[in-house]
Amino acid sequence: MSATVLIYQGYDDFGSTGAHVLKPTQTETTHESESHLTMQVVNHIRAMIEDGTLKPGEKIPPEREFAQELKISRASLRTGIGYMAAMGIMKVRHGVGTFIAEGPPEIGKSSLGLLGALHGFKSWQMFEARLLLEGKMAALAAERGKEEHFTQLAEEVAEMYATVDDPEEYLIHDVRFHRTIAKASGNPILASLMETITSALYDGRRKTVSLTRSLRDSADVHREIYRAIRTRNSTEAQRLMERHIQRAKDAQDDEERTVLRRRKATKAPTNGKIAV
Amino acid sequence: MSATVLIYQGYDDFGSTGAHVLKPTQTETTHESESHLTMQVVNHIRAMIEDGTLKPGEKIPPEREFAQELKISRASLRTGIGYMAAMGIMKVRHGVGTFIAEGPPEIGKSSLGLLGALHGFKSWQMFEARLLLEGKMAALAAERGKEEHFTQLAEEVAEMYATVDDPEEYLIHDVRFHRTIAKASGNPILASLMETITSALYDGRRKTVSLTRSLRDSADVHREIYRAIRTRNSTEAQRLMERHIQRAKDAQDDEERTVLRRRKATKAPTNGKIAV
DNA sequence: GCTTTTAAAGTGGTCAGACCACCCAGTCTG
DNA sequence: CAGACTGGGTGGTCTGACCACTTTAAAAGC
Repeated sequence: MSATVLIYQGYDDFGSTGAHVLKPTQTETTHESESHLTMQVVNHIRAMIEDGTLKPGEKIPPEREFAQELKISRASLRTGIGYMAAMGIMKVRHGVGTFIAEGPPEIGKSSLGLLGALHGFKSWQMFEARLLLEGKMAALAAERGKEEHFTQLAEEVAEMYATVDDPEEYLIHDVRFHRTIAKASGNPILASLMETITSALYDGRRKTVSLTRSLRDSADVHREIYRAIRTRNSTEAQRLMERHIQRAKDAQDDEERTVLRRRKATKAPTNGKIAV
Repeated sequence: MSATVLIYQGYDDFGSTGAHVLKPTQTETTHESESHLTMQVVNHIRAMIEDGTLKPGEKIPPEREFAQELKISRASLRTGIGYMAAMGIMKVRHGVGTFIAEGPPEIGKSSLGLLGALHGFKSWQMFEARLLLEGKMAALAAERGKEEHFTQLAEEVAEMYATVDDPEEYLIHDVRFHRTIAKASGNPILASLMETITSALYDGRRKTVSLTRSLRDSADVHREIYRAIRTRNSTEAQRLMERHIQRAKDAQDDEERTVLRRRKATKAPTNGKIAV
């Protein structure tokens, strides 16, 4: 918060007399609940990642082997793995293996959705957060973006124009466009936060895809954003991005109102699905 | 992203012949890996939260009972609980019980720390994110803050002045001050994101507490921020907050440089601890 | 009677080993 | 050669026992 330093009474040294062997109770982290063995697993894997033994996308040993190697039961190992999987650090694929996650890091996966249920997150709050994050990232991308990023952005814009008649396909490039900006911003943390929010936003079956009609307009907007970034006009990039998201929000609000109205009128629950 | 609507081919209907009741496999979420039963537990608890059966801070039934109730093994139940604990939704206390988390929601606990190890997050990136988030929240607090928030902010500032000689105690009020602003911003999502970042920042044993000398200055800064918010001067609040965090960053950078220099000079590893 | 000690009950943590479910690849069949 | 089949590897779940931590209440000591 302010100036500096001080320990945080870690779990590090115990007495520091020097010769106190490698007691069983070492490898701690943030601790906070979560039992001993779970953390042992987490830290072990963390260490393997940090020293390069394990890289994103790679597979960890089979549970039975790994458990034996760590001298713990398979059950405990699984607890630890589950912990990391919950945080999105690892991906478990039944019948295949367990892997270190790769791709855009997402903080806590559905975490936000659950937390939302607890603390009553509103849709507008998510948009407010997105507006802030993506706006800033657009500006940063304009300042720090590299040629390669510009190239990819241009490509995605082109693809968007090419798929204005295929909403499903269009969406893919839309998402990629935003992710590329995130990458170009040079701050993976902001990118992670964005990823977390957007995934929560589209959580639960309903995905925002676009009335076919407006896809061309949408592509135009993205093109403008691209140009601002390309010409390193950060304030303009931010302004356009913020406007873009604001409109997306308005569009969703409209949609929701429409659905509500229709539902109220026909009394057909629509089963939670909305035809495209 | 753009305009609207479309299903997200949920796991919902199987055949959609129409009369397919409320099959057991409804309540889905983001899915993505994580086995069937785990999600069953998660969704069950989620449902209990949403319909008010369970509120923050409350205790869930003992594992043995709860497992029987859900008709699954205790092991599976524990997997689900572990999952939610990893996301910070639940707190497990050995020998006591399992509870729904309360207090400032934090997205993925040490999640960021782990992700950082994977994607190489840098300290400056965290500060950049904080700068953005806290700056915006300060502005929002100025616009939306309520009398009660102002009162508490004033209180914390007073406490800060009162504890300029006790860094440990001071820090508590410092943190509370920032949390109060987050609350006053009226956007719990931004607050969560901030909580996540700051906790990752202070993660690993090292906690930023302040050279005793500068605590008074720090308190002054907080007082100014408080005044800006109190007078609903949002741009000023944001400016001050950003400057405040920028300085905190500079201070930490200095500190790190000092430590490095000292370490190189004396070759004393300092054990990872830094005296206050 | 009051404090201290001890015991027991309640709850999560770990373990072991068996068996189920899924994915994939290599093999057999037509 | 395409398709069905089968086996091995891997994660998913179950059972039931036992360990460790907390809290509370009874028992012992003063």
